[in-house]
Amino acid sequence: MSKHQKEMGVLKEHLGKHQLKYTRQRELILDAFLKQEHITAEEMYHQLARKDPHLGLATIYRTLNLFCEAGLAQARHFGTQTQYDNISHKGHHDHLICTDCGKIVEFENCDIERLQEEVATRNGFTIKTHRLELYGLCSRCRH
Amino acid sequence: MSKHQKEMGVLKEHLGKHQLKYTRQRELILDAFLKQEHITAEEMYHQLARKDPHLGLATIYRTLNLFCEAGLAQARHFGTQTQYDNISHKGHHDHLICTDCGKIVEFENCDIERLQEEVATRNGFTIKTHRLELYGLCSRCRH
DNA sequence: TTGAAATTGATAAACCGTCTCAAAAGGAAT
DNA sequence: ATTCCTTTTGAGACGGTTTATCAATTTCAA
Ligand SMILES: [Mn+2]
Ligand SMILES: [Mn+2]
Ligand SMILES: [Zn+2]
Ligand SMILES: [Zn+2]
Repeated sequence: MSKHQKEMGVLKEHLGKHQLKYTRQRELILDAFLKQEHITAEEMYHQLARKDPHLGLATIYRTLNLFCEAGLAQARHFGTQTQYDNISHKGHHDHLICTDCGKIVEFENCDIERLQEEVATRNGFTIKTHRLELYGLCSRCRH
Repeated sequence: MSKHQKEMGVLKEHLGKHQLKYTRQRELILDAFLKQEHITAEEMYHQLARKDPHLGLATIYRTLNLFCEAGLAQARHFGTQTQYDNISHKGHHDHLICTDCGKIVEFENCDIERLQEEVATRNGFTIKTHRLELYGLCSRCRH
């Protein structure tokens, strides 16, 4: 029995609903993905090269995008490459990013979210999504 | 006497400090840039093609990046292309973006900024910059 | 006016992610 | 287990955006 029973269930349900198939590659990528908070396709490509040297980069991109559609992942554009954020066991959140060491801290702040809604309403907008990223130095890198 | 006396002064001061030269192209691009709130390099390339058909796209990218260094512009990554934001006559601000028609509304909210600082402090971070973008539908597009 | 240094324009290259397509694999029905 | 249709895969081509290269041109201080 796998460690990631619940998430595998979510994926299989999505696959079933869309006439998609459960493959060895998808299982492999899901396992690797659920071990991280954020990961890029390239990072995963290198990690998995040990387990399966023939796994293609395109397959990793395709599969991570599939996870986004299944609600397990969310694509974030922090730096130059897309980070796939493991949201399987957590709700909406935003990020603090250290520009020196790359450390990423997740946070949630209801007050900020509420004020965002106020701003939107005042301007006649209905918010669908948002991105809030705070860039700076973490405590280690400040010294 | 040009319409953009102040901004031209800012640019010339930056050029002076860095042993850079004041060229016809830089003047042309500055004038076009200051007429917009946000513009992409490609858009400016097409606009200026009338005034100077030989102006190269690389020069536009180089010059807009120069404006960023001089503090006149700020690069923003809303969609697929980089938007250069004219910040010469305004301070920091964030954006509401309509995902349907592309309309962009600028806003400032001190309360949000203060809460961001609180979040950062609580996590040991010192913020240098941030990005806050609210995506949704404007009043026209909601109907 | 001269000449060293910066700039320009054309285009190649880098970068990241998606598309293409023939071969392989999944899986439902038999 | 076999069949057979559909989906998936891997390799590499491709596309859009931005930067790098480099010879020719321009700037500007002496
Ligand atoms: Mn996250
Ligand atoms: Mn703006
Ligand atoms: Zn750090
Ligand atoms: Zn709109």
